[in-house]
Amino acid sequence: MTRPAILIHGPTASGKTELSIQLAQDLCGEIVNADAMQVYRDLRIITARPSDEDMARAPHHLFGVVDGAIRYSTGEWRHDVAARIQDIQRRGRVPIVIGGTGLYLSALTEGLSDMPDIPDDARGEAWKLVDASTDAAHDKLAQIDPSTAQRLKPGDGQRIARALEVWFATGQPISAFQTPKPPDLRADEWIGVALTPRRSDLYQRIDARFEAMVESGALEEVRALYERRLDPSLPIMKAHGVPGFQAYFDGLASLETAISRAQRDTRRYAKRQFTWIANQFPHWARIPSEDLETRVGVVSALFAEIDAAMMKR
RNA sequence: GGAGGGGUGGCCGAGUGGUUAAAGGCAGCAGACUGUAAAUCUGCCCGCAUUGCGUACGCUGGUUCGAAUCCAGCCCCCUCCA
Repeated sequence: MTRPAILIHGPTASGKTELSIQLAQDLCGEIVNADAMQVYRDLRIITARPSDEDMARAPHHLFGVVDGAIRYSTGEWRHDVAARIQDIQRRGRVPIVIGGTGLYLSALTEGLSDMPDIPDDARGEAWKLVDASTDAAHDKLAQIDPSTAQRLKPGDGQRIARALEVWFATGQPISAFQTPKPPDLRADEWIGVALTPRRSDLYQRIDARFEAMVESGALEEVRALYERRLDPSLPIMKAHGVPGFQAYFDGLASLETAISRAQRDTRRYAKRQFTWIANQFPHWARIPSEDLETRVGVVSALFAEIDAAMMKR
């Protein structure tokens, strides 16, 4: 008997972890991570990954399972998460996919095109062009893939590099690969819920939380990562707090500066998450309340409805 | 009391006669988003309105075709010497 999946999105520091555990306990669920940074082993504190005590309260998947030296990606996550969901459902339990990475959740619900693997030299070649001049790289892209070039802003180095690396790796434009792909989740077998707390409250919580992270060892955690001397272009090196602390370790910034930078980055990130929810997940249920009981109640009710519908089939 | 320095848009901070509603940053708002996504990028950000108008650089006057920028007086702040 397959149970529906619960997908939960919410800005950072909105209380997703606690909610997921409560739901898992109430609904015989298992929690699956949909956060691009919480997959990395190296950073626990600074990514607000569930603690050992949290993880002991319910089964958790895809948290802290990837080494920081790995360039994990949306595609890999999509692949991994599909396998986890299947496995959880096969055991008759409820997958609770929760995290703040909107793109991950979208990949799951809307599908993600199959893309070729990109060898390092193709990536390097693409970035060499972009680093030299994003405008020139954009012009180059316009020649090989006009439709993609038109879609992309000339300043958007990252996406231009992405399109170019596919070209260098395969000799084909990225648009040739970006064909619709059926999602891993059937449209009628999941519910989507978004946490939408008041922004001003959230911002305050973000600032306070980062201070608390520093007090519980964020500095030491990031220093250990810093000492690995990993490639700075690796995703993990972009986690909020890492760039600032590195500057601090290098003597280029004060600790105060590093902290406010991390808080600022996190606030701006939360803002983008709100935008994602508002425009990419227009049909997801919204829960403005910050009360745990209320949240659990709303999700449980939505879940019960679709669970019953699936039961009938 | 004496000698200097300074008062710029929510904040910080450029700007020293016109091309300045005034660089840049911060804060804020809005948006985009198919493998770096806690990333990357775009727009708005004095008010009102359709390329326009109004009001703006401590205050009050003055010089000038024209001033945030020059002059005078006044108010306030900072540093140093008494």
